[in-house]
Amino acid sequence: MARPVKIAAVPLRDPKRTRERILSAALKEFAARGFDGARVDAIAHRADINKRMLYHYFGNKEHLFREVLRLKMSQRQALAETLSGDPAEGLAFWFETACQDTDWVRLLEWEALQETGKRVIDEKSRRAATARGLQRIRQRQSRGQISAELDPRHVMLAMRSLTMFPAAFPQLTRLIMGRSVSDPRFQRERAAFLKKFASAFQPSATRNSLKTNLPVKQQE
Amino acid sequence: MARPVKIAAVPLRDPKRTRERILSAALKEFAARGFDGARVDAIAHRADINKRMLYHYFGNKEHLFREVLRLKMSQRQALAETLSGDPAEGLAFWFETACQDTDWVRLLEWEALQETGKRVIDEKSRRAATARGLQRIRQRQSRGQISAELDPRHVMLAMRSLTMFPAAFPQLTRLIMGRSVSDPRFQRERAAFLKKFASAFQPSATRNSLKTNLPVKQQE
DNA sequence: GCTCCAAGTAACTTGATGGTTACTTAATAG
DNA sequence: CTATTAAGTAACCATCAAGTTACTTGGAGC
Repeated sequence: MARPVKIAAVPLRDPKRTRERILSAALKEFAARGFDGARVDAIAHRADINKRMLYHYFGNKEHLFREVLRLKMSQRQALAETLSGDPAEGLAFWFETACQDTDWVRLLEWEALQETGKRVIDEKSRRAATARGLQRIRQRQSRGQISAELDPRHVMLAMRSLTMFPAAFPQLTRLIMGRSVSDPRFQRERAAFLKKFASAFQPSATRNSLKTNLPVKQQE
Repeated sequence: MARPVKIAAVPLRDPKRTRERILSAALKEFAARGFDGARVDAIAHRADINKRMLYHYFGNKEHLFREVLRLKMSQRQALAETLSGDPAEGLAFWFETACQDTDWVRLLEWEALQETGKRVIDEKSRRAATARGLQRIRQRQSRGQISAELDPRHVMLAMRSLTMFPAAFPQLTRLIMGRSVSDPRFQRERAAFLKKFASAFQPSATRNSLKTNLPVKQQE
């Protein structure tokens, strides 16, 4: 009672929270339906706010979309920075992350389809993040974890391809594997495959010696 | 003059041609904007026909979309059957094909984003085509071109990933490579990388011996 | 030639959707 | 306590796009 508490028990108005509600609802809606497919009314409904507030906070649909992208970007970049380690673990890890965070993969996919060849949202910071990623690959090359013969950019592109593709093309994955991408059995199997397959990035000298899990039982 | 030619110099009505015009226009529009983004008016305009005809031939937008998908499917399947050879060439070939036929990649991408987890369009024949593809991989395994240790399904998924990803995510490719996917220099470079990288699929015995192009100058 | 139907046209309807207007009300600073 | 302004609401509007209506016309078969 003595403290000058500013916040009422349950404040009727909470701009910060409202903003967040809108963003989170918009993320889901945009990830699910893309920019054109997303309905402003649906976002408002999901967020349980009046549609007018959406325009109050974000101006229009496009601005909201950019804000959603920007937010997700920064979250993912933060995640990316924390990770290190050898490609064998890294491949499996990023694959699992992609399977978990399908919203992210789908946003990138929508972005890809909107692509005009011009600058992309948040281009500057994404360039920087990519550069840091390439630098980490070079480090691993100098440590002998990744073959120095390979162009780091191509290595990165190959890794992204291998980790994101199943989440990005669930229907093709299902046709090929006979299992849904979300099926844990598929995810385990695939993670195991990627760990094996990661040896492709290793220098030829260390390649076979590191394959502790496979006793080269090639026959028949 | 003597011949009972049925076709006038330029027949004013040509149902077959009209149908084809609509389909080809629809392919472009759907590939460019997706189902929701595509405008029936735009398709009609591209095809230079009256919008009403589109409904005459295809019933509605969704049916038209299915027809477009079905057509492209069968064309691609025909192409897929013709190809054989070792993975080194195959990877590069399919990568180049994906870069050329971006409409195809984009259609698959739109399909992926619409995906409900249920049956996909033309599922039956696509299953069959996939099965044939897997069979070809097993053949190559028995010939020693692909490691017999690897699960054919995972091999196929990895190959699809590596070949389709750049065309599917041009913006990420540009961020990583610093070049547009359509840039011939990128395509050449990438094809070369994939040829090298294809050794990852080969049995460990033959792996290094086949790398004729790289004298293993690993240093610094 | 004439008949009939598929092929074709122009103009319209209907519903959805992004965005706005005009208003009310909670919270905060002075 | 009160003035001010940000937060919030309900109802509305303009536009656009899918799909229709109601009509005309070319041409193959008789």
